[in-house]
Amino acid sequence: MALHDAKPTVTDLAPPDGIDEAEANILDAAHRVFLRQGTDGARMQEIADEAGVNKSMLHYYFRSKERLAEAVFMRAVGETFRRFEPAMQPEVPFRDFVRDLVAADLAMMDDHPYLVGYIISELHHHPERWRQTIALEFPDGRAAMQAKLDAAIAAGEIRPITLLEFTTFLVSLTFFPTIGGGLVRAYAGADKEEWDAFLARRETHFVDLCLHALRPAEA
Amino acid sequence: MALHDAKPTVTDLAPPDGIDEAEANILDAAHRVFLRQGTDGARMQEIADEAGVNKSMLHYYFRSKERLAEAVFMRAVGETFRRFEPAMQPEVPFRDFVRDLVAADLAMMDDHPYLVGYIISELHHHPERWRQTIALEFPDGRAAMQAKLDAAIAAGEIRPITLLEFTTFLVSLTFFPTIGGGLVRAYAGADKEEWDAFLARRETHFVDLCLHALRPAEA
DNA sequence: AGGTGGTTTAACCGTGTGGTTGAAATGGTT
DNA sequence: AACCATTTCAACCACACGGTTAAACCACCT
Repeated sequence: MALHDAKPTVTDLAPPDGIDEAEANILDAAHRVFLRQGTDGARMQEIADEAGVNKSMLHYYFRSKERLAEAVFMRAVGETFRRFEPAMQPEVPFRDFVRDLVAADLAMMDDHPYLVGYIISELHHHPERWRQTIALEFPDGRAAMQAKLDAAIAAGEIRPITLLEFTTFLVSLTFFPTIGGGLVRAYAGADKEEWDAFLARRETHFVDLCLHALRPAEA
Repeated sequence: MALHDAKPTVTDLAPPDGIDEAEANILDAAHRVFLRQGTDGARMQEIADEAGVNKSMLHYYFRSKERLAEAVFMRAVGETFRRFEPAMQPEVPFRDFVRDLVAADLAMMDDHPYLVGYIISELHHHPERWRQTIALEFPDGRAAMQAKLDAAIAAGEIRPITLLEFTTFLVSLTFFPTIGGGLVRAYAGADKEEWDAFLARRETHFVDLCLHALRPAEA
């Protein structure tokens, strides 16, 4: 098994044995190189080297650079979104929901600092991919998110806010500092010490800012 | 005049007459292509076509693709930062300061939707460029920003916050929705109508969120 | 007119690129 | 062993890429 088609999801759910470890190995290598160099900057030879195989293997398993790039993109998105699922459970209180969401984001960015930048950059050049991928990997995200929001608003925990506004707010505060951190850092002229202090505090700080911004007017 | 060196700032301040309009023309074309395709994705031939000149002209004026890319980057950063200056004037009250900053950001992104994405992407691969450029184009940004912040805190308008935290907060909320807007939009499953409404409201909404998040505890 | 120097061009070059090919291994099945 | 599909690989290809070159163009000056 393993000719360029079918393949239900990106990360094949537990292939029989060690089978297709070659394909997974290539995908891993491609993932690293594409994220590091960007899709255009990446070279097939470099991916092959990183995977420790002949360049022909890449074409054997993925047919073309474009398809390989697509596979990597889907996997990256999947990896990203899977981190949010736990926080989405209905029984989690809103405060914790926010805290978990932020924590998940920040943890992911510590693990894979290039991921979001890569996704956004890809998004820029292949807008159609995103809709497909998100529909496939995260079909009921909107409903879960909306439910949590409605509950919190009804309980008076936060003031009314659109799902779009809320999502944008949260995602901006957590995603941006990682991809644009260097930008802000230089802009504010922060030295290493100041920056490290900021990084260390950012989780509690973000949650605090978020809850402050959302708290009902009467408080 | 016009051999590959000197050239005090990026956008030469009013060259004598129509002189060096060729260089400016090339830079314009390069700007468009680089922002559209990304530095790696851009082709020298395409830039030449867009500028309506022979490919050799690019090398004649800018020597290499790398130098051309550098020139475009500096110009893009300069263009970005020049928008913030008016809001920085000391006499502007804090509320208006925030409003103006947000408004400037959003206006710029309407004019040049790819700009920030491009800058961040470049930043990713050439971290050193940014420090240089910012020191050159925006040397006293930190001081001005800090002064405004200190004044607002002293006046009790906002609760204490680090310059780094404040900058990150503001920049995240304004920059991110443009570069990651498509991401959030699909994530929240917003249709065109919902999205347009969000875009229309975002300026007042951002300012509101920002001031809410920063307002002193006693309120 | 003829020279001068900045500017513009077509033709060319070496190299690196994504992609192909055909054959050699590999391993399971009979 | 013989057979067959799958996997691996070295060698190769066409071409697009960034960059170079040498000649032509064109004001402008004397």
